[in-house]
Amino acid sequence: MDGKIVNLKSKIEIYKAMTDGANFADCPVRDVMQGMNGKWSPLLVTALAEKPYRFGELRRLVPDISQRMLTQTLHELQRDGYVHREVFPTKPPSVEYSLTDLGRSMFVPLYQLVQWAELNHDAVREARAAFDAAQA
Amino acid sequence: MDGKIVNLKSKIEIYKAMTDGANFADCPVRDVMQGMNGKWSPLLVTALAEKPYRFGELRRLVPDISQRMLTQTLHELQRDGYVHREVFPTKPPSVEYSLTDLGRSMFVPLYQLVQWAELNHDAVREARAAFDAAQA
DNA sequence: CCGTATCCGTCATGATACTG
DNA sequence: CAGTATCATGACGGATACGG
Repeated sequence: MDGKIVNLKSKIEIYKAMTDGANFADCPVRDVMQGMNGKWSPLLVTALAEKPYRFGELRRLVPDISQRMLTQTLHELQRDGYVHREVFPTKPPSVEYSLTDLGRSMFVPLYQLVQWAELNHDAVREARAAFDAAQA
Repeated sequence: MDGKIVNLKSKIEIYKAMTDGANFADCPVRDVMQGMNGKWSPLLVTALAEKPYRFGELRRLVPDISQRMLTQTLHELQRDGYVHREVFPTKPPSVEYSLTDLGRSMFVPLYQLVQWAELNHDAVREARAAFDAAQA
């Protein structure tokens, strides 16, 4: 299915990484994962990976996001250090959003996952159809 | 920050992949992405990437998941074709969950993302602290 | 143009109790 | 052991209106 093999040791290591922390509940890895997990975050990061965009441009680029969620998601991405926000004192003011180095770094594995989804969404949809058919 | 470079053309291509579909709202790529995006899905897939587990074993392995969410998340992962569920007719019955080929394939890029989170969660937490400090 | 504030409905999640 | 059913709640997300 895929040529790459992840050896057993790595798998155990990475599972442990998702369960470390003061207590199980606040594992830093899962905490950080949540920040790139929202409904709009992956899409906006992917858009900004191409080039910087202004607020209104993003709004037009992603027509089915509400202004509220665009503001909020960009704010969260900025807080996590993935996105840089720069205000230009024009009249009326314009605001440009761009990926930081950290954001570009995070986009590398995110990109891999999106690419997997693009290549395999047919298989997933078929699996869903088969599963739903078996229920009936 | 990271040696790997994703060229511009690929970025544009992959953004388009996230916006294709009959209409913008039901893009198959984002649809599939949602299925691996939940609060518990990445953790369970990572656990099962190590080896198959029974229901009760997963429950003990992930102490802060409720029985309801464990059932539901495994059900969704099974429906999407990532997880295989096998019932053994013992008394009382035992049920084993394991990754399918599709699930193992999906774990490859997921693993990359988790690994990134492990390596960079300090940077993210520092970014959050700096952002929150700047607010005050 | 770029937000913020408010209201409100829906969905995700958890606690608890019960079953084959 | 491996679930299902039911209920409660808080987070998420959209629509609308207003402000700098």
